[in-house]
Amino acid sequence: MAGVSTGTVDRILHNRGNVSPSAREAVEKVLDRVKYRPNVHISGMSLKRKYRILITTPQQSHGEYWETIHNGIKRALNEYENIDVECLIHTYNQYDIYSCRDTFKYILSIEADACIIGPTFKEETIHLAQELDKKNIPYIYVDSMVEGTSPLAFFSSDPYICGQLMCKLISYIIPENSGIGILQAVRIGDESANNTILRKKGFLDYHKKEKLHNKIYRIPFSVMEPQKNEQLLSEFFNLNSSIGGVVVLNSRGSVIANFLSDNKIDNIKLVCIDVTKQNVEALELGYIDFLVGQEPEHQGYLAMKTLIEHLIYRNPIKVENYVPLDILTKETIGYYKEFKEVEYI
Amino acid sequence: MAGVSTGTVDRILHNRGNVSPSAREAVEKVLDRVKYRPNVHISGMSLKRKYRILITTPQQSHGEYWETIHNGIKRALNEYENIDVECLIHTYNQYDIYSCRDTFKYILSIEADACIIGPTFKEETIHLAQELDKKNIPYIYVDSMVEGTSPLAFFSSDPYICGQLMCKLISYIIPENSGIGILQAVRIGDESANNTILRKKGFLDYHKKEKLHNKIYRIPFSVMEPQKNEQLLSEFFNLNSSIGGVVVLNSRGSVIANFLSDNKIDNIKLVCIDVTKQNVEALELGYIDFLVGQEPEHQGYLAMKTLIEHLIYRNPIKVENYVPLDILTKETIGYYKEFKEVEYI
DNA sequence: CTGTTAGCGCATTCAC
DNA sequence: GTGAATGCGCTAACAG
Repeated sequence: MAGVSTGTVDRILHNRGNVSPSAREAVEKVLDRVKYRPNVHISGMSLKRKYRILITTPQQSHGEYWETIHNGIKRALNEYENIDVECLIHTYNQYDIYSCRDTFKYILSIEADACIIGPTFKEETIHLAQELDKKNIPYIYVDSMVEGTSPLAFFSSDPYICGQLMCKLISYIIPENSGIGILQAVRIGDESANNTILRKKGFLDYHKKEKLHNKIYRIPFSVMEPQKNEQLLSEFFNLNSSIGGVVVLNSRGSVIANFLSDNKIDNIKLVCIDVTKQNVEALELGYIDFLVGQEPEHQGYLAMKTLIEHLIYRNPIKVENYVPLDILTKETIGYYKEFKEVEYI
Repeated sequence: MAGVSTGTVDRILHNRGNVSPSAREAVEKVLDRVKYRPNVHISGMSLKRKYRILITTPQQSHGEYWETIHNGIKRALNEYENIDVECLIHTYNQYDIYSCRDTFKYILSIEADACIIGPTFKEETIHLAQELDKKNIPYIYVDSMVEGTSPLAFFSSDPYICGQLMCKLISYIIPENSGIGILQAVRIGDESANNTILRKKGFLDYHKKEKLHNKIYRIPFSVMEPQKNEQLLSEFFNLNSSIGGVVVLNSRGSVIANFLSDNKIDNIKLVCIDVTKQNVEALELGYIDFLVGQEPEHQGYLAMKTLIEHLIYRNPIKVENYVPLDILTKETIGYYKEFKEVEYI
């Protein structure tokens, strides 16, 4: 249409240079006249280039948060089956800072076109990011943003709003004057779990802004020594009988749910986060009243999809990407689950 | 790999016959050994066949429910840009049964490969379905199922569960002994609005099952003569001062929200359905407390996607497809909206 | 700086 | 019944 050959058009489309201004102009005019949009799938078919993408996140265990993120990544890979991308997955133990350091060190020894990071330990992640910057390897975060680094993009829900929401939900369902217990386990030697901190801030700010009367109690809890929790929780609930509801700011809500059910406590409402297998069970059985979801599948899917399209077409990327927060109840969880399973396989 | 030519393989893949049993066997063996999966996009590229799909729904107005369904349909079409499908869209006035009859009659005069139906009037839809059956044109419903017909599939949320959910939500946020107003406008001469009826049933069943104490009032409302509503609502709320919350079972929740705000009534909670532009505004301003969403975009997308894949590969379809019910609040609606817009364009 | 050509996975056409 | 040839939109390698 512009009177030039396919080769020239291709050079223009991919900014490969060696094109005369006149040819370029003619082609570009036609291009936007016909609103040309390249077809990723067919383009991928004839693409010789291979991409190598590093993925590093906490270890995935069955039915848990990180597994779901990886499922989303796989779905995107599946959708772009024509593009030749090699994925190197290296996970670390999110409760062991040494494991994280080792994994990140190894990551840095590999040549790659891009990296998807699921952050946990803040300092380690910043260091990883800086080294990747030096090597000119772009990176994308899933689950949370790490301040002080410059990712291509991040995909997460908004933890501050999440905290506000959880406060709103618990305050809706408990008596006006009862106390609220909040559980926010922090890892040892872990400056991060940043999301949890921001959720707590959102929670407290909402509580203040709305002038709620509920007294707030911090629930003692140990991630490192789970066998102590039964004891800790018993003491806590015995001591504070005015507690009407509990908000769990990390994904371990089912631990509290199980404690309540084991001890036949049924006058305490529960608002939790993350659609893990165990939380879903507790929700279905009525021990959890509201479960907030962060769409981890979607996060993983979008991260990989965005990355692939960026690598191929170098199109600009929006840096901040907040996925919606889902509010789930006993009634709606069934369709939510079924749906994700059907669609995402 | 099976020692035959591409032509033969193609005949086997598409069941075109003219294949010797020996060749078929050899090929099929290889096929499942390598787990062969056809690539829809590339297949579409070389496909000469054109598909014609009829779409008939209530008229779409800006920011409303049906527009969103159509957006989802467009997104699927967009994703399958390689497949040559011609869409004929014929909408009808959902408040005018004659308009519906005319449109359906016209639909039946067209030859097509399939039809997507957004039902409103029950008898008319049943008649349409029967005629399509005679012509061997498969059809899919979006928004709701029409009993007594045999669609290829339907995509909707579960209206009964939706009603239960709305009852749960309103009862959470109002005082235990206050009354609940429910609004369920029924069209004149309209046996359907089936979803609304089922929602009401869900609502009442939940109310009974949970032994809730709130007295239930039916709010008078007219779809046909909206100018009367101001008056009707005034009388209603003056007469029934114990009302603590209102549930709107159709998408017109913003009408009540506007009434409450205009009349400076701020002690009545509101639970509504459908993420329309006006409902979103009312939610953001705090007049609506919970908004339930039916993922209409997703319904439309899945309907078209499923249909395309079925037409091309004749793969079996699941008939019942319930999309999740979304619970939205002032806090979460922002990301929900933004997200849908970003992703679906 | 430019045009030609082969080939990606697939469906179709036609001659054997 | 079968295989060879052509073309879909696109990229890459190469010859000018």
